[in-house]
Amino acid sequence: MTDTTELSKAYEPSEVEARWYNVWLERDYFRAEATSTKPPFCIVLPPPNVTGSLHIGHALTATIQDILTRWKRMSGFNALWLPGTDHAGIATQMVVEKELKKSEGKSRHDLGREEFLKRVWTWKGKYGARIGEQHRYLGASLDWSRERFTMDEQSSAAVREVFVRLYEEGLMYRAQKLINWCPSCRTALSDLEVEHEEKAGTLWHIRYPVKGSDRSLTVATTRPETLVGDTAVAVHPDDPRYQGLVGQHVLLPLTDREIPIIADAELVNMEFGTGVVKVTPAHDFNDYQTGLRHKLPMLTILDDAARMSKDTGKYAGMDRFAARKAVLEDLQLLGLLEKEEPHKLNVGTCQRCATVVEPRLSPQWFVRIEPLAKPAIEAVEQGRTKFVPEAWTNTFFHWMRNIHDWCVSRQLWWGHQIPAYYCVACSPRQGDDTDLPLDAPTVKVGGVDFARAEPIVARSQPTACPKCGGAQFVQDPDVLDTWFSSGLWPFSTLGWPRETPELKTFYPTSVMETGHDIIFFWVARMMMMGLHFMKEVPFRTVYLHAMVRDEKGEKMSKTKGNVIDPLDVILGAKADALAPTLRNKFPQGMPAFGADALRFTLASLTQQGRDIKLSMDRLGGYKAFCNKLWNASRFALMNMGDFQLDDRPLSSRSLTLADRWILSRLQRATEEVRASLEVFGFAEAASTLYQFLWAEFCDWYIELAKGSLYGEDAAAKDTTRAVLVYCLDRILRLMHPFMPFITEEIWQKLPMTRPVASICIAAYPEPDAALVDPSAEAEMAPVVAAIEGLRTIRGESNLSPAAKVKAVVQSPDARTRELLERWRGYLMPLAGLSEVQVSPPGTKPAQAAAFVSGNLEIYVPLAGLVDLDAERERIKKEIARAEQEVAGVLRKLENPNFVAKAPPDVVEKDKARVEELQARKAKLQDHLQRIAPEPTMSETPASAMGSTEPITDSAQVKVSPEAKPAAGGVDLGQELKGELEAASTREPTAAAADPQVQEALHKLREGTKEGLSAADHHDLGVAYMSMGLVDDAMREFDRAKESGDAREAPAPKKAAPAKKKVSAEPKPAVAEAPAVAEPKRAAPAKKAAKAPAKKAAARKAGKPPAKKAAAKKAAKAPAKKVAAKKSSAKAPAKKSAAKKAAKAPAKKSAAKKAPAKKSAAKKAPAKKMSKAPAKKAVAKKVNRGKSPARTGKARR
RNA sequence: GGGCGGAUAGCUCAGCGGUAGAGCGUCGCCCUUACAAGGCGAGGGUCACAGGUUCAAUCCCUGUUCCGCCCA
Repeated sequence: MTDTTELSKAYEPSEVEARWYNVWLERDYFRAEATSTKPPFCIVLPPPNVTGSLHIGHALTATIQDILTRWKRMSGFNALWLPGTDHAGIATQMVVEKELKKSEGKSRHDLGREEFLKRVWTWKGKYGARIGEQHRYLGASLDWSRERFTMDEQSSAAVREVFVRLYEEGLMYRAQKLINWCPSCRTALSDLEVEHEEKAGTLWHIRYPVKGSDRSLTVATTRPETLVGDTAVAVHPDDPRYQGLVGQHVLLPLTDREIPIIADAELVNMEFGTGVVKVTPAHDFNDYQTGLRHKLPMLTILDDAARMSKDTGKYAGMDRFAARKAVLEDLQLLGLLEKEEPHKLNVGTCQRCATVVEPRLSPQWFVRIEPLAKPAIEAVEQGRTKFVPEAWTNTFFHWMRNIHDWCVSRQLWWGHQIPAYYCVACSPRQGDDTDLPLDAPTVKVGGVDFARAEPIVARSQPTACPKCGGAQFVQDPDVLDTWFSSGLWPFSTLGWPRETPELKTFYPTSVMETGHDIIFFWVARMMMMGLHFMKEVPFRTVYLHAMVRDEKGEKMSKTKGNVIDPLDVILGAKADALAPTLRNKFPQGMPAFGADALRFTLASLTQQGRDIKLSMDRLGGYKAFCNKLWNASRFALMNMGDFQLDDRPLSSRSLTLADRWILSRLQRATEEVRASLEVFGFAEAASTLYQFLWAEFCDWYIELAKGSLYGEDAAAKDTTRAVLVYCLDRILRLMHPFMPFITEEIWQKLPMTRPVASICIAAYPEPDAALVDPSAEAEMAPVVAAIEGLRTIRGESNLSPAAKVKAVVQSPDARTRELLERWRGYLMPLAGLSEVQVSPPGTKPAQAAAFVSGNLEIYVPLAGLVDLDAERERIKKEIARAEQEVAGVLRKLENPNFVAKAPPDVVEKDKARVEELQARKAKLQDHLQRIAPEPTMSETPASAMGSTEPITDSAQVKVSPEAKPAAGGVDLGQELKGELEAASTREPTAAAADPQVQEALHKLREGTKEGLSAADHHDLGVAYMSMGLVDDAMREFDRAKESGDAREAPAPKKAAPAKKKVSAEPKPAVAEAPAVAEPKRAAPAKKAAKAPAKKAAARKAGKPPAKKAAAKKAAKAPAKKVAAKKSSAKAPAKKSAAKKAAKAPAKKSAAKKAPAKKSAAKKAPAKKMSKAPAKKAVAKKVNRGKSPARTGKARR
């Protein structure tokens, strides 16, 4: 296809995304085969509420599942992602009822069951397609030919079959038990559908007179209105207060009943309240159990709407809360209300409508759960199903091991009606004396008393009553819990109970992917049902994703106004259509980010074990990423000419270094992405892709490719084109599962032959070992390092990119020089050079900016271009950083334990690091001196900062190294002093001048202190002290003494302030810093000298110097910039400030300041590059990190 | 009351024994003919607190404090 039509300049997601989905559908790419030679891969979509609309959580679900499905499909699997929707019993019924009320002012009872259900089906027909459409916007590659609904005929058949079989097996039973009841929804709820929350309530103390005695028992209760339903009061059998009362009776206030006093150790907590508990078995779960234990009568005093029943006398018909008030008033009048006190209590509320749930005694259907739970537990124990993240395994176990029988009947109309039938002829009838209200849904049907009638459970309505032969039946009016049918989803959707090829091919499914909030509701139940009916787990892996919250971590909800609608994100939205918090963020309306950006964002934020805070900023960043991909492709296509990629292997072309390098990097990226996907590492995979495309492919390869593309060499041009197309093809395929639309759009335009018509079914890239090219990656390193060095110089000198400069690059390494020479064609355009001279170290340009790293020295003559003062400042900073780091590393090396116990390679690395840093520092100092301003000052300005002589020509130095720094600058280097080498080369100070000290330091640098004499230790102590390293110094003095050197420890050199001063004036050094009596006081941090710090230091250091921690801390604070900044910024009196100042651990600050980049540099360039996670900036950093040459680069 | 997460740069998040990272935001220089949704450079961190283990702790252990969730 030479149809390389130009791409528009900016990526327009809406335009591109609108086009592809239908094409894919038409070509049936998402259709899975019932049987196939390919390995199966199957995910069933957690069915969303059929009349709902997708929220951002669904978008996450869809994104993850689509990534998995597309990836597997591209990897040669027979991939089935099966869509469906859920009838969502209560939710849907409520929505339709509400609508009915609104539009016609009618209740469902006005319509009757049949008519109402018709309305619900109409509603479903009207809105049921919405979910599907929304999934299409997201690009979800669902097999729509297999779409299912939990109430379609097949699913209903499965539900009936399961119900009947469970009944036949004795696992389904009907019983009158205390269940959770929502008085508003007027239905039973399962334990899971009740949400518990702590509320402020009241504990009332009520006196119950003891019969035949003056005595009374005071019960403490939070629910006085249920008093009229009490059938006992209970005390603890061991409670001395109530000995002898058990077996007697109390007179139940407000009634004429007498109820027994019972002893129950389980119910009663002696410590709580008065130790006397009223027992209302029909209205409290604990009391219910107590009632069973003691065979107490169970009086129901509330109806299905939680109104007081007919038997409650004057309270009859009152709402439970009104009744509470009335009862309390009456008790008050009788003088039986002793007191009330505030009390926190847990209240159960209806998950759906938030009404306070009422325990209610009623006939319901239950699933005997234990026999089902056991195999599910075992399956997970045996690893037949695995949870990802693994942490959910225990949650699963805990719940499964404490599970109760599942109440599955609901007093609703919308749902699977229970396949139980009652003979009209012989079933007991509802009497007139029922206490149930007339409009109770369970009562009205046929007049049969379902509470007492005997059910006939059957797959279809029976023809004759086995008892009386009657032929008229009514079906149980109740419907099943919605989760009952969802529990069958993994096999009911595949055709069960029929034995279908689908079932054979795809069961067990591969992955169950869903939010962790429904692990019990759904996952656990699918496990139980699947194992029971299919004899095998329903899925091999359960991947549970986190909840999506808003940017602030708040749950999204309409009332909070922070809901983010995925379609708004994809398509954009006018401001007035947005939720309030979003409107604030996008006053002009939300731009269309596109599905690809949304998907990539969600994938990138998906982290195990943490909620997702959806950041609009990151969303914007990933939209930019789409644009980047678009424009990189656009660039390539614009430069293709008539080129068409053929089948020749790339290696048959003469590849340039850049070609070999990017091809190698691509293989590694490919490998990493694949590895991440294998372990559900979506964020990691996304990061690798982001990184590779932006930081490596765009920032380096495309830039390097311009040389040949814009050149005259036709063959070279075509080679570059081939590599560009090859890379893009693979990048696009790697990315396709994440960003299906944009990848398809671009892929179609690549000038190459496509083995298949769509990227959807193209092969997922595999790494090509032949293209992995470590030597190319190594060769690129110095080139990259040099370019970056030059860019640093340019950037810090504020040189316009237009200004071409001349550069001198020196390296002692012949190979490096050769590479730079050979690839100067890369160097010059990318670094903006007019000329470059590569040579071994030698004469340096005079007025130049410098960049120094491990084996590279780069100079850019700046005279006339910029103010050299700035360059000097910069170099000083670099030196200071090097010094800081060296101090830190040396401290480590100086510890014999470290040297002895740490792995040799670690020690070696540190030693090498010290050498390198010192060499670097020397070069920088050398350079600094070279660009010194005309010697207007009497002191040598050149060495101002670092205070050390340039190593290279230290012999000739005649000036005091303690010379003052550039005007006004804080002499960091000097302050630091935590640098032994500096001490050793410094102009004689009290300590450092001593040859013995020199010797000791020398040994130190060698990484060992073995053989140090007592005097050595002492000298070392002096040296440390002169540098402000008090704790180190004190330790050395201690050692000296231990070894017999009787000399007293000298006072520490005056701390910080002195230093600062030193730096401000050309003072001949450090030596005579006034002694301070207590070493610990001398917190070296310059700020520490200030009042607050002092205080802190004193506090900390108040202990003997031997105290390791204190001493160490104080000593460490090598007057870091940080310390200074921090403490000065804070109120002096502030404790924290003091603390900080006192601490300012050299370690930390050193680490911080030091070569952040270095670490990167150290690593193999390849590695670094491949790793760096996120974005474009990434690119920048990454590059940096990778270049080995960069190793020595100053930390910035 | 029990359990599980989390606490790292201004914000959203990686990392998790050996020199602290990204994106966005910030600052500086650039409209360099793929991309200003961009390029180059820079600044920014007591890795919640306190102990402990270790040669070495952001990382492992213990405790504390906050935040979130689940279960009872």
